[in-house]
Amino acid sequence: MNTSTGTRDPDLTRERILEAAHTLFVAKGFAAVSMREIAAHSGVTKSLIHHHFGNKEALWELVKERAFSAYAEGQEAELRAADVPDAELLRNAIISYFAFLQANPEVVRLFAWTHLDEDQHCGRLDAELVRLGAERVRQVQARGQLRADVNPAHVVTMFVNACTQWFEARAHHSQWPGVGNDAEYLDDFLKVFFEGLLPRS
Amino acid sequence: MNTSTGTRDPDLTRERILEAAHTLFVAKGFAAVSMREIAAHSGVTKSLIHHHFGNKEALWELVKERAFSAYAEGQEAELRAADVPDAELLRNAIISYFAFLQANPEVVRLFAWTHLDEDQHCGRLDAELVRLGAERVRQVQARGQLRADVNPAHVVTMFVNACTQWFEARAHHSQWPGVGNDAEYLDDFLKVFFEGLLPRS
DNA sequence: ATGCTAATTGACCGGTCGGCCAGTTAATTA
DNA sequence: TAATTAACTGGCCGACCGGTCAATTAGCAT
Repeated sequence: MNTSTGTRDPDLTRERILEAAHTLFVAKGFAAVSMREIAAHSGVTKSLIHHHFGNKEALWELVKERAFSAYAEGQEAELRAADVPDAELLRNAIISYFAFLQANPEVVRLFAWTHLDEDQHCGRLDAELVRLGAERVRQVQARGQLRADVNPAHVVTMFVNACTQWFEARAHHSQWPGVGNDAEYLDDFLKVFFEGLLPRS
Repeated sequence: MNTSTGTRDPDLTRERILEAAHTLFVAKGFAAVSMREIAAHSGVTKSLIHHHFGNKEALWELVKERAFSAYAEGQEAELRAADVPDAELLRNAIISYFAFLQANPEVVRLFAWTHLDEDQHCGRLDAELVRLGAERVRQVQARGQLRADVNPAHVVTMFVNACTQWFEARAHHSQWPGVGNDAEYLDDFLKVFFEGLLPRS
């Protein structure tokens, strides 16, 4: 059953199970997915999943951990790549983050599931990410290119929230009158975020 | 079993079932709650729930619909109460909305569940709410008290997103380094939202 | 070739699921 | 008061749940 050659490949098997579990868990949530479903979706026996991963809960934790660390690694790499931060770099970072969520809707859903789980573990993974981002913001503030009377961690939290919720709540506000598409929303957000809602005299 | 007097009161029974279902669904999600659980929690037989509401899915839909329309009605009343909008009123509306979510965490969780359900129906309920809010913003823009080059519907969406995600993702960013409490976050958000992140020369 | 280990299978377990149904009991109506 | 209706109960159904286990099978070292 394993490969076309009929040979065994436990690593590939584990990978296939994890992939199927990831897809199903992200789509329907932990409680709504059965081990039989994951087994069928990955072309493997249910017993084999237990053999490799123990139980359903452990599999879900592993799926979350892998997805989160992949996300965190990717973002951290991008964050460290750009040096000498200024306001324009922050703008680009936001655009890049928005584009990432747009291209990876399963990450957005995973966020939502772990929020509802009140998962403590996954939150710790992006703490380092936020620390890094806030440090960059602080540098730009020190140069006088951003106002210094706002908490740098809040600056990061704000734009992360604005981007995340935009995609999480898409089912709702896609029906709201007057709300534009992704690009238009991002555009308006950047305007307001950097320049404010009040007119500049 | 019904009341202490032993008399029957189908309306009260329905109410008790709905209340128990609401509590459990909001806390654990549709799939993780069993009809037996709801029955036990509301002091009623499982069969009686089926008698009054048909099946589990219909009960969940009813719970969502009731909660959403209660939310929408309350918000709409508050929105219509205040007249002659200006920038200060928008600020107060945001503060009020933030306080509402802070005081009603079950509403926040309900939002999250319906987003993951990709529920189309509940999204329509707050469409009217957004239309109303955007109309107010447009009026303030027309008076020159808010910059006119941003979509009014986006203004509403932005602060709703900022507030909602703050509470939805609390489990995560409560562990983020440097992030303050509710009041501090709201304060910084209002600063940036109205005045922008760039220094005013 | 011969063990040894691990991957893999299918059958099976006790338990729970949502839903149904025949019956009983309490209010309402004629 | 008799008949009707609706609220309410307990028991049952087939399906499915997560998990276990003994038995096979394949790769690998000796």
